[in-house]
Amino acid sequence: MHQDALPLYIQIAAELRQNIQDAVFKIGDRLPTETELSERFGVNRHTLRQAMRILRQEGIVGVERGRGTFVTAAPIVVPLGTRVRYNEALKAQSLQPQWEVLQIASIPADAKVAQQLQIATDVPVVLFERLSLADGVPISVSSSYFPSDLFPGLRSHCEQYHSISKLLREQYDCDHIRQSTRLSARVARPQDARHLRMPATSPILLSESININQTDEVIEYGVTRFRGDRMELVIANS
Amino acid sequence: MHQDALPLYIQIAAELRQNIQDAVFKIGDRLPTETELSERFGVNRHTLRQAMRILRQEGIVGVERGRGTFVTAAPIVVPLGTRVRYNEALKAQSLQPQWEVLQIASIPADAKVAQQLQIATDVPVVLFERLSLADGVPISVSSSYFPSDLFPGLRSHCEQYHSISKLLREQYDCDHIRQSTRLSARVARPQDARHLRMPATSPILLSESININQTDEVIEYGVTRFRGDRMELVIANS
DNA sequence: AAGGTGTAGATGTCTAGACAAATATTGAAC
DNA sequence: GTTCAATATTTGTCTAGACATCTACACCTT
Repeated sequence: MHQDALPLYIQIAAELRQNIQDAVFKIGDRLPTETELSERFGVNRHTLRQAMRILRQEGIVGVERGRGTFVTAAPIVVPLGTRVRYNEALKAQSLQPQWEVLQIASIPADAKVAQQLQIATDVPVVLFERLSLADGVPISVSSSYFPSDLFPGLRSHCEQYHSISKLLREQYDCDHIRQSTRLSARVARPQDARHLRMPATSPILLSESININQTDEVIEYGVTRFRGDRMELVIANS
Repeated sequence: MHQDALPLYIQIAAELRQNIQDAVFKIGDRLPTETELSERFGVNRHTLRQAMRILRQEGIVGVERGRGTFVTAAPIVVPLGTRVRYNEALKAQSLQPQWEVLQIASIPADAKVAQQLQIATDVPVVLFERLSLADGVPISVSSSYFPSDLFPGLRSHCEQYHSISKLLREQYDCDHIRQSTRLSARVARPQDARHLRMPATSPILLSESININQTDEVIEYGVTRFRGDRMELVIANS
């Protein structure tokens, strides 16, 4: 047996990946159909789909039912540090930031949220969930938890603003900075995949963050799920 | 049709995920076999495997051919900032850091490496590739590029040390800090999956970093692929 | 008690078919 | 030229079988 003979589906994925890296297929190009590719490689369509599954999980291609398989675009860069400003980062890359509100609710803090916000369990917090888009393309799903007593009337304000920073500054004279960020990678949950319009098992860059105000009070605990393939988070230390 | 009826394989994955979160299965437990589970859910074994594929990509379970499917362990936390010290982070969690050298070579810098190191293309650099382990478990594959002229004899030193920081300090009187880190998520490449002993399509936390010395010279360009499911990178700003 | 071997068990790969669901295309009617 | 319906195209889901490959275990021999 050859040294480390790989399964067919992995070899096919490697060849297609190389084709894309060599610009045989360019960003936006539609790849040949599954039927065409399985004939070209002389394999069963299921084996070819197994290979394509790898490439879509790598974020190299996007697959759309009924339409085809397309080579996907470069990642969006977001600097992380003490001041994380997504809207500014997007604008810096000529992208139009938008959000769609998914949910605004007043809920009692569960143990995890309470711990992160340094409040007692069951104290009311405002949960603000939203889908963030860049030029109409979904890039993240965020859940932010704010202590209700620090921000009276926050729920109604959330619907009128499109920037957390601006809202807090204008309505509560509150500036905030990032105290900490925890990052890991996961496979997307089904509901996130739906919101982010990505395959059910794509990689998610999971960020848990703590923001504090000028007097070092924890004012926001945030959980953001980025399309792991479309985003690049940068930590520039100075 | 029911609102958002999900495919069977996604429903099954959700149920198993919930079982694990509810500690029906605990870390280290072996799950029932594929055959048992497919019978329990009344589906084809391939459909069940599709569900299991999701869970393994989420890092919730690890699958081992011939042995079974096991519930996996908690992530390893590594702080990012100006001083990234993996060995210290592992020791802080009572884990024994080790590495296995994969490759040490003197190579001409390609365009990307040259750009990152701020040297001319084709200038010789030392490439040092290694697999990092914690208590014998692989956690990352790293490629570090060092300008050869700054570190004469680096290749032979690499084989004698098990800490980059210690090597640079003791052999070259060089202290270094992290200038920047870029993070994104990918699906593992086949060779990384092999080294990291993880499934071929697991999520990788990809880190590209620049380290500088006391006089702000770029001394290392590093590309590290972490097991995205086993790691949690934390940015604590101060 | 230790080592070797064969078998059983468990996952992995590949093939194949059928049908569903989403989108694209085409042609007819206005 | 536009609209709409029908059809074709393309990917998604589920089923099914066969065989490969790896590990665990039981049993036999020394």
